Amino acid sequence: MKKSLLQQFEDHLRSQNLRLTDQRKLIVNSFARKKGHVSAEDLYRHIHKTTPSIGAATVYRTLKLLADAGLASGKNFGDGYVRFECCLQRSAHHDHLICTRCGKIVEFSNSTIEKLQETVARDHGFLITDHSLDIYGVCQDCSVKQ
Amino acid sequence: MKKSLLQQFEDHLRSQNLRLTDQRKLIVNSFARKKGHVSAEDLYRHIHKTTPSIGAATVYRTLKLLADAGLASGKNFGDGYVRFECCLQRSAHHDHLICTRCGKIVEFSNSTIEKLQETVARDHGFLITDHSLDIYGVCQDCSVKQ
DNA sequence: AATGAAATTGAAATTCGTTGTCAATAAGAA
DNA sequence: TTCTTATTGACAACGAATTTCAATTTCATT
Repeated sequence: MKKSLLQQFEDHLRSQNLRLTDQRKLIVNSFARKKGHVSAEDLYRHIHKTTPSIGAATVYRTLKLLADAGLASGKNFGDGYVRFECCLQRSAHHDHLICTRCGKIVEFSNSTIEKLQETVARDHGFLITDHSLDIYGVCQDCSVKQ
Repeated sequence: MKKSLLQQFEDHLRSQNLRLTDQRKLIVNSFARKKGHVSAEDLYRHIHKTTPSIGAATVYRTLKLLADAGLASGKNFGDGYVRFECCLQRSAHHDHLICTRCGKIVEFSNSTIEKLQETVARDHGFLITDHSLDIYGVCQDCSVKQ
Protein backbone atom coordinates (compact mmCIF):
# COMPACT_ATOMS: atom_id res chain seq x y z
CA MET A 1 0.00 0.00 0.00
CA LYS A 2 1.53 3.25 -1.17
CA LYS A 3 1.52 6.42 0.86
CA SER A 4 -0.33 9.41 -0.50
CA LEU A 5 1.45 12.64 -1.25
CA LEU A 6 -0.02 14.19 1.87
CA GLN A 7 1.11 11.26 3.99
CA GLN A 8 4.64 11.52 2.68
CA PHE A 9 4.55 15.25 3.21
CA GLU A 10 3.46 14.70 6.79
CA ASP A 11 6.39 12.33 7.31
CA HIS A 12 8.73 14.97 5.94
CA LEU A 13 7.30 17.69 8.14
CA ARG A 14 7.60 15.52 11.23
CA SER A 15 11.18 14.60 10.43
CA GLN A 16 12.10 18.26 10.06
CA ASN A 17 10.15 19.43 13.09
CA LEU A 18 7.87 21.44 10.88
CA ARG A 19 4.17 21.79 11.49
CA LEU A 20 1.17 20.38 9.73
CA THR A 21 -1.39 23.10 9.23
CA ASP A 22 -4.83 23.10 7.68
CA GLN A 23 -3.50 25.31 4.91
CA ARG A 24 -0.72 22.87 4.06
CA LYS A 25 -3.12 19.93 4.04
CA LEU A 26 -5.48 21.70 1.71
CA ILE A 27 -2.76 22.96 -0.63
CA VAL A 28 -1.01 19.60 -0.89
CA ASN A 29 -4.27 17.79 -1.53
CA SER A 30 -5.32 20.29 -4.19
CA PHE A 31 -1.93 19.92 -5.80
CA ALA A 32 -2.13 16.13 -5.72
CA ARG A 33 -5.60 16.21 -7.25
CA LYS A 34 -4.46 18.49 -10.08
CA LYS A 35 -1.58 16.12 -10.74
CA GLY A 36 0.97 17.74 -12.92
CA HIS A 37 2.38 20.92 -14.38
CA VAL A 38 0.62 23.47 -12.22
CA SER A 39 2.09 26.86 -11.46
CA ALA A 40 1.83 28.35 -8.00
CA GLU A 41 -0.45 31.02 -9.43
CA ASP A 42 -2.71 28.40 -11.04
CA LEU A 43 -2.98 26.52 -7.79
CA TYR A 44 -3.54 29.68 -5.77
CA ARG A 45 -6.35 30.83 -8.04
CA HIS A 46 -7.96 27.41 -7.90
CA ILE A 47 -7.78 27.27 -4.11
CA HIS A 48 -8.85 30.86 -3.73
CA LYS A 49 -12.23 30.10 -5.28
CA THR A 50 -13.27 27.86 -2.43
CA THR A 51 -10.95 29.02 0.34
CA PRO A 52 -10.15 32.70 -0.15
CA SER A 53 -8.57 32.92 3.29
CA ILE A 54 -5.42 31.17 2.06
CA GLY A 55 -2.82 33.63 0.84
CA ALA A 56 -0.71 33.31 -2.27
CA ALA A 57 2.51 33.36 -0.27
CA THR A 58 1.44 30.24 1.57
CA VAL A 59 0.85 28.43 -1.70
CA TYR A 60 4.29 29.45 -2.94
CA ARG A 61 5.84 28.41 0.35
CA THR A 62 4.11 25.05 0.44
CA LEU A 63 5.13 24.17 -3.10
CA LYS A 64 8.69 25.08 -2.21
CA LEU A 65 8.45 22.84 0.83
CA LEU A 66 7.20 19.99 -1.34
CA ALA A 67 10.13 20.53 -3.65
CA ASP A 68 12.57 20.59 -0.74
CA ALA A 69 11.06 17.32 0.41
CA GLY A 70 11.65 15.84 -3.03
CA LEU A 71 7.92 15.31 -3.46
CA ALA A 72 7.53 17.85 -6.26
CA SER A 73 9.81 19.46 -8.74
CA GLY A 74 9.64 22.82 -10.45
CA LYS A 75 10.18 23.17 -14.14
CA ASN A 76 10.51 26.22 -16.32
CA PHE A 77 9.06 25.81 -19.79
CA GLY A 78 10.17 29.30 -20.71
CA ASP A 79 6.79 30.98 -20.47
CA GLY A 80 7.56 33.07 -17.43
CA TYR A 81 6.54 30.93 -14.53
CA VAL A 82 7.53 27.71 -12.86
CA ARG A 83 5.24 24.72 -13.13
CA PHE A 84 5.36 22.05 -10.47
CA GLU A 85 4.83 18.38 -10.90
CA CYS A 86 4.39 15.74 -8.29
CA CYS A 87 7.18 13.18 -8.29
CA LEU A 88 6.09 10.27 -6.20
CA GLN A 89 7.32 7.61 -8.60
CA ARG A 90 10.83 9.07 -8.48
CA SER A 91 12.38 6.25 -10.48
CA ALA A 92 10.62 6.96 -13.73
CA HIS A 93 12.25 10.08 -15.07
CA HIS A 94 10.29 11.54 -17.91
CA ASP A 95 10.51 14.28 -20.48
CA HIS A 96 7.91 16.55 -22.02
CA LEU A 97 6.09 17.20 -25.25
CA ILE A 98 4.57 20.67 -25.15
CA CYS A 99 1.88 21.83 -27.57
CA THR A 100 2.61 25.44 -28.47
CA ARG A 101 -1.00 25.99 -29.52
CA CYS A 102 -3.05 24.75 -26.58
CA GLY A 103 -0.37 24.39 -23.92
CA LYS A 104 -1.03 20.71 -23.37
CA ILE A 105 1.91 18.88 -21.81
CA VAL A 106 2.45 15.20 -22.46
CA GLU A 107 5.01 13.14 -20.61
CA PHE A 108 7.13 10.50 -22.21
CA SER A 109 10.27 8.59 -21.52
CA ASN A 110 12.69 6.94 -23.85
CA SER A 111 15.49 4.86 -22.44
CA THR A 112 17.53 4.98 -25.63
CA ILE A 113 17.63 8.76 -25.49
CA GLU A 114 18.59 8.56 -21.81
CA LYS A 115 21.46 6.23 -22.61
CA LEU A 116 22.67 8.45 -25.43
CA GLN A 117 22.67 11.39 -23.06
CA GLU A 118 24.92 9.45 -20.72
CA THR A 119 27.26 8.79 -23.61
CA VAL A 120 27.31 12.42 -24.71
CA ALA A 121 28.02 13.57 -21.17
CA ARG A 122 30.78 11.04 -20.69
CA ASP A 123 32.38 12.06 -23.98
CA HIS A 124 32.55 15.63 -22.69
CA GLY A 125 33.82 14.66 -19.25
CA PHE A 126 30.56 15.53 -17.51
CA LEU A 127 28.98 13.64 -14.66
CA ILE A 128 25.23 13.94 -15.20
CA THR A 129 23.15 15.05 -12.26
CA ASP A 130 19.98 15.85 -14.12
CA HIS A 131 18.59 16.60 -17.51
CA SER A 132 15.61 18.10 -19.19
CA LEU A 133 14.31 17.39 -22.66
CA ASP A 134 11.42 19.46 -23.95
CA ILE A 135 9.97 18.92 -27.37
CA TYR A 136 7.81 21.77 -28.61
CA GLY A 137 5.30 21.23 -31.34
CA VAL A 138 1.67 21.03 -32.32
CA CYS A 139 -0.44 18.22 -30.92
CA GLN A 140 -2.83 16.12 -32.95
CA ASP A 141 -5.97 17.88 -31.71
CA CYS A 142 -4.57 21.27 -32.68
CA SER A 143 -3.28 20.23 -36.10
CA VAL A 144 -6.68 18.75 -36.91
CA LYS A 145 -8.52 21.89 -35.83
CA GLN A 146 -6.59 24.06 -38.21
CA MET B 1 32.66 34.68 -47.91
CA LYS B 2 30.23 34.70 -45.03
CA LYS B 3 28.52 37.79 -43.75
CA SER B 4 29.22 38.89 -40.21
CA LEU B 5 26.48 39.11 -37.64
CA LEU B 6 26.51 42.89 -37.94
CA GLN B 7 26.23 42.72 -41.71
CA GLN B 8 23.26 40.39 -41.50
CA PHE B 9 21.72 42.60 -38.87
CA GLU B 10 22.14 45.60 -41.16
CA ASP B 11 20.39 43.71 -43.94
CA HIS B 12 17.53 42.93 -41.61
CA LEU B 13 17.23 46.53 -40.43
CA ARG B 14 17.19 47.81 -44.01
CA SER B 15 14.56 45.28 -45.05
CA GLN B 16 12.34 46.37 -42.17
CA ASN B 17 12.94 50.09 -42.59
CA LEU B 18 14.63 50.22 -39.22
CA ARG B 19 17.66 52.36 -38.49
CA LEU B 20 21.25 51.50 -37.91
CA THR B 21 22.53 53.42 -34.92
CA ASP B 22 25.93 53.58 -33.26
CA GLN B 23 24.45 51.91 -30.21
CA ARG B 24 23.12 48.99 -32.21
CA LYS B 25 26.44 48.55 -33.98
CA LEU B 26 28.32 48.49 -30.73
CA ILE B 27 25.88 46.16 -28.98
CA VAL B 28 25.75 43.67 -31.84
CA ASN B 29 29.52 43.63 -32.16
CA SER B 30 29.99 43.15 -28.44
CA PHE B 31 27.48 40.35 -28.53
CA ALA B 32 29.19 38.70 -31.50
CA ARG B 33 32.56 38.93 -29.78
CA LYS B 34 31.21 37.34 -26.61
CA LYS B 35 29.74 34.55 -28.72
CA GLY B 36 27.32 32.56 -26.77
CA HIS B 37 25.06 32.33 -23.72
CA VAL B 38 25.14 35.93 -22.60
CA SER B 39 22.30 37.51 -20.70
CA ALA B 40 21.18 41.05 -21.46
CA GLU B 41 22.45 42.09 -18.04
CA ASP B 42 25.85 40.52 -18.68
CA LEU B 43 26.16 42.31 -21.98
CA TYR B 44 24.94 45.59 -20.55
CA ARG B 45 27.43 45.48 -17.71
CA HIS B 46 30.24 44.67 -20.12
CA ILE B 47 29.33 47.49 -22.47
CA HIS B 48 28.72 49.91 -19.65
CA LYS B 49 32.36 49.70 -18.58
CA THR B 50 33.61 51.30 -21.78
CA THR B 51 30.47 53.08 -23.00
CA PRO B 52 28.36 54.12 -20.02
CA SER B 53 26.14 56.29 -22.19
CA ILE B 54 24.31 53.23 -23.52
CA GLY B 55 21.25 52.39 -21.46
CA ALA B 56 20.20 48.93 -20.36
CA ALA B 57 16.90 49.21 -22.18
CA THR B 58 18.71 49.63 -25.47
CA VAL B 59 20.68 46.45 -24.88
CA TYR B 60 17.49 44.55 -24.11
CA ARG B 61 15.81 46.03 -27.17
CA THR B 62 18.69 45.21 -29.47
CA LEU B 63 18.90 41.61 -28.33
CA LYS B 64 15.19 41.31 -28.92
CA LEU B 65 15.65 42.73 -32.39
CA LEU B 66 18.38 40.20 -33.09
CA ALA B 67 16.06 37.46 -31.96
CA ASP B 68 13.25 38.80 -34.16
CA ALA B 69 15.68 38.77 -37.06
CA GLY B 70 16.47 35.14 -36.35
CA LEU B 71 20.09 36.05 -35.68
CA ALA B 72 20.00 35.20 -31.99
CA SER B 73 17.86 33.11 -29.75
CA GLY B 74 17.02 33.39 -26.11
CA LYS B 75 17.19 30.42 -23.81
CA ASN B 76 16.12 29.99 -20.24
CA PHE B 77 18.29 27.62 -18.24
CA GLY B 78 16.09 28.10 -15.22
CA ASP B 79 18.40 30.40 -13.29
CA GLY B 80 16.21 33.46 -13.56
CA TYR B 81 17.37 35.18 -16.69
CA VAL B 82 17.43 34.60 -20.41
CA ARG B 83 20.73 33.91 -22.10
CA PHE B 84 21.13 34.74 -25.75
CA GLU B 85 23.18 32.90 -28.27
CA CYS B 86 24.08 33.88 -31.77
CA CYS B 87 22.61 31.58 -34.40
CA LEU B 88 24.32 32.30 -37.67
CA GLN B 89 24.78 28.65 -38.61
CA ARG B 90 21.05 28.03 -38.30
CA SER B 91 21.25 24.53 -39.73
CA ALA B 92 23.29 23.03 -36.92
CA HIS B 93 20.88 22.79 -34.04
CA HIS B 94 22.65 22.02 -30.83
CA ASP B 95 21.91 21.17 -27.24
CA HIS B 96 23.63 22.05 -24.00
CA LEU B 97 25.68 20.53 -21.24
CA ILE B 98 25.60 22.84 -18.21
CA CYS B 99 28.03 22.55 -15.31
CA THR B 100 26.12 23.18 -12.11
CA ARG B 101 29.35 24.06 -10.26
CA CYS B 102 31.00 26.67 -12.47
CA GLY B 103 28.19 27.52 -14.87
CA LYS B 104 30.14 26.53 -17.95
CA ILE B 105 27.94 25.73 -20.94
CA VAL B 106 29.14 23.30 -23.59
CA GLU B 107 27.29 22.78 -26.85
CA PHE B 108 26.84 19.44 -28.49
CA SER B 109 24.70 17.82 -31.10
CA ASN B 110 23.74 14.25 -31.62
CA SER B 111 21.80 13.27 -34.68
CA THR B 112 20.65 9.98 -33.22
CA ILE B 113 18.99 11.77 -30.34
CA GLU B 114 17.39 14.19 -32.80
CA LYS B 115 16.00 11.32 -34.81
CA LEU B 116 14.65 9.60 -31.74
CA GLN B 117 12.90 12.82 -30.76
CA GLU B 118 11.20 12.86 -34.13
CA THR B 119 10.04 9.33 -33.53
CA VAL B 120 8.75 10.09 -30.05
CA ALA B 121 6.86 13.12 -31.31
CA ARG B 122 5.35 11.21 -34.20
CA ASP B 123 4.25 8.43 -31.87
CA HIS B 124 2.35 10.99 -29.83
CA GLY B 125 0.87 12.77 -32.83
CA PHE B 126 3.00 15.88 -32.41
CA LEU B 127 4.54 17.91 -35.20
CA ILE B 128 7.86 19.15 -33.81
CA THR B 129 8.59 22.83 -34.16
CA ASP B 130 11.49 23.01 -31.74
CA HIS B 131 13.16 21.25 -28.91
CA SER B 132 15.54 21.84 -26.09
CA LEU B 133 17.76 19.30 -24.39
CA ASP B 134 19.77 20.43 -21.39
CA ILE B 135 22.03 18.06 -19.52
CA TYR B 136 23.05 19.28 -16.09
CA GLY B 137 26.10 17.89 -14.38
CA VAL B 138 29.61 18.52 -13.18
CA CYS B 139 32.31 19.21 -15.73
CA GLN B 140 35.74 17.61 -15.71
CA ASP B 141 37.52 20.70 -14.32
CA CYS B 142 35.10 20.87 -11.42
CA SER B 143 35.15 17.16 -10.59
CA VAL B 144 38.96 17.25 -10.54
CA LYS B 145 39.02 20.27 -8.23
CA GLN B 146 36.93 18.56 -5.63
C1' DA C 1 -6.96 21.13 29.42
C1' DA C 2 -3.40 24.88 29.92
C1' DT C 3 1.12 26.78 28.86
C1' DG C 4 4.58 28.69 26.05
C1' DA C 5 8.35 28.55 22.69
C1' DA C 6 8.77 28.38 18.03
C1' DA C 7 6.73 27.74 13.46
C1' DT C 8 3.29 29.56 10.37
C1' DT C 9 0.14 32.66 8.54
C1' DG C 10 -1.80 36.63 5.37
C1' DA C 11 -1.06 41.13 3.78
C1' DA C 12 1.87 44.17 2.14
C1' DA C 13 6.39 45.54 0.87
C1' DT C 14 10.40 44.14 -1.76
C1' DT C 15 13.26 41.97 -5.14
C1' DC C 16 14.83 41.22 -9.77
C1' DG C 17 14.72 40.60 -14.73
C1' DT C 18 12.43 42.67 -18.22
C1' DT C 19 9.26 45.84 -20.72
C1' DG C 20 6.69 50.19 -21.29
C1' DT C 21 6.45 55.35 -21.37
C1' DC C 22 7.91 59.67 -22.93
C1' DA C 23 10.30 63.76 -24.16
C1' DA C 24 14.58 64.58 -26.44
C1' DT C 25 17.56 63.16 -30.10
C1' DA C 26 19.21 61.14 -34.34
C1' DA C 27 18.77 58.60 -38.88
C1' DG C 28 18.15 58.91 -43.48
C1' DA C 29 15.01 59.82 -47.53
C1' DA C 30 13.65 63.78 -50.08
C1' DT D 1 19.08 71.24 -45.01
C1' DT D 2 14.52 69.71 -43.95
C1' DC D 3 11.20 66.72 -42.14
C1' DT D 4 9.16 62.45 -40.93
C1' DT D 5 9.76 58.77 -38.10
C1' DA D 6 12.61 55.56 -35.50
C1' DT D 7 15.48 55.44 -31.56
C1' DT D 8 17.39 56.77 -27.36
C1' DG D 9 18.16 56.95 -22.07
C1' DA D 10 16.06 57.64 -17.74
C1' DC D 11 12.76 56.14 -15.09
C1' DA D 12 8.35 54.08 -14.06
C1' DA D 13 5.88 49.89 -14.26
C1' DC D 14 5.30 45.10 -14.68
C1' DG D 15 4.81 40.21 -12.91
C1' DA D 16 6.44 36.17 -10.69
C1' DA D 17 8.50 35.08 -6.65
C1' DT D 18 10.36 36.10 -1.99
C1' DT D 19 10.79 38.55 2.29
C1' DT D 20 9.07 41.06 6.28
C1' DC D 21 6.39 41.40 10.28
C1' DA D 22 2.89 41.34 13.68
C1' DA D 23 -0.76 38.25 14.74
C1' DT D 24 -2.01 33.56 15.04
C1' DT D 25 -1.52 28.63 15.45
C1' DT D 26 0.83 24.28 16.32
C1' DC D 27 2.21 20.88 19.43
C1' DA D 28 5.53 19.12 23.00
C1' DT D 29 5.39 19.79 27.64
C1' DT D 30 3.05 20.30 31.72
